[in-house]
Amino acid sequence: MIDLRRLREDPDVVRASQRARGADEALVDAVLAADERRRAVLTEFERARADQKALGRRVAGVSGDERHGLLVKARELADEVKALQGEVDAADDELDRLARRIDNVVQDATPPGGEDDYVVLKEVGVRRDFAAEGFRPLDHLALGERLRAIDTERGAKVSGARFYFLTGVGARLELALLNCAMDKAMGAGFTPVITPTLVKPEIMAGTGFLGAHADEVYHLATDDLYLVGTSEVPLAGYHAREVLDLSRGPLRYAGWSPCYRREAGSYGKDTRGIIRVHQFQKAEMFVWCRIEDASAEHRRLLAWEEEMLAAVELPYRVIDVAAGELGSSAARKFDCEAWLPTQNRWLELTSTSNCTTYQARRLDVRERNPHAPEGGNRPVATLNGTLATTRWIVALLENHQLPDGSVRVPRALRPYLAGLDVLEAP
RNA sequence: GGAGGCGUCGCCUAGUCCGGUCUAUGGCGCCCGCCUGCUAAGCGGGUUUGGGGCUCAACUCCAUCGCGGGUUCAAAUCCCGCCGCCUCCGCCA
Repeated sequence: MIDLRRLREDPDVVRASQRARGADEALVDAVLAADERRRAVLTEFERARADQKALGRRVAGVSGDERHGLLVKARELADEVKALQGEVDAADDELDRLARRIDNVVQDATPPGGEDDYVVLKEVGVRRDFAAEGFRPLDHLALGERLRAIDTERGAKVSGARFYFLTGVGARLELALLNCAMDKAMGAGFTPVITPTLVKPEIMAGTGFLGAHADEVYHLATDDLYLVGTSEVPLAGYHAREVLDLSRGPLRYAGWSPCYRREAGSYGKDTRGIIRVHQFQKAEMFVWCRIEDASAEHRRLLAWEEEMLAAVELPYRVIDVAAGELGSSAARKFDCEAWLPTQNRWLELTSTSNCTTYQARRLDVRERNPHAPEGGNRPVATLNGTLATTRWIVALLENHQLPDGSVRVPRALRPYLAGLDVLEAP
């Protein structure tokens, strides 16, 4: 849902944003026209309704012939009101339908363009030179199978392609990673949350996941519930239709949940191993804050992600994602990508988005406007960022492998593995 | 799964049977003011939310009694559907 007031005041900014995203610019004018029409119809309706109420009060006070005459008039007025009501409803629906199609307005600094137009902000850590070390690195699945940690064959047998079992040290490693992430978040003041993973349509729509990427989402038709692709969804819905108190700073939550993705349209991509799967686990940061704090908070989320990557000793880079690749909710997005030695490429491990007021507006989450003490509420901003996921196991195994196929455990994870410092085949 | 009860403007509450000065009562809390060495008490006023008009103030208009339909000139009130909460019974973790 676009900010209509902002759109009325400054349609050019929205047009520019649509252009940067490669989205439909004409939609802006369609929304403005629908807005104007709704306003006109609403004024008409309100006038007729006021007349009707006044007449109703007169009817109540009289009897006999006078009452009879008034009733005839009242009946006519009622028909008019009913007709206008219908027009108002239609105009509302039209405006809503159009306004929801406009994506969030991108921040000025966002690079324009598509998938390849990202800007690399920095690169951190040292990529290992396996040639110099004198051995050929195995990929994560080969390592995982050797360690009896990852079983994609049985995953396919039980559930199909892109499913897997994590067993033994694989299961332990995932738990260690997520527990470590949750502890880090709690240390930073986040409230840990375990969320529902089935949500109502209105919540899914409110977070913007039923737009362009609707076919990425699992839907349970019998119950009309959606399986979430990230705990961002239930966490965003958590405060739906509430007025928040942000006077003592942002509300910060760390969600832990399974995530479900259909991966439609990615046939043949990342088919080996557990890089791209239908189900995985994720620890996710989610923040509610004031509009003017959102950009600074976005940088903080990025910093916490980087801390986590540093803790597990992975070489990574940070990219500023281009406008055309932003989700419909995001005004700005930074991804952290870890180095994947066997594929000689970068792999996305975290993603943090500043959604400004886009989600809050759709979910009706507000705060008392601190700049208008006389009253009035205003929408808040939402942000999210990844702390750890199952996919991190891919980067951990590959980057920390030893010549004999065992894997060194980064120091920060050892307390979560009962002190284990090397993962070895059983 | 079965039976019953409940849902009113922050919280509590009157109103619903029997439709119309309900343009929603009262209390608590909160805000402003008065009074007062200070505090408390007392007194007066304000206090749902969203949207519109206006000289952006006062004021005023529309919607809003869990949500959505219906009946009616008129719905918090009558009818239907849904949602949520509570109690009891049954079944099962």
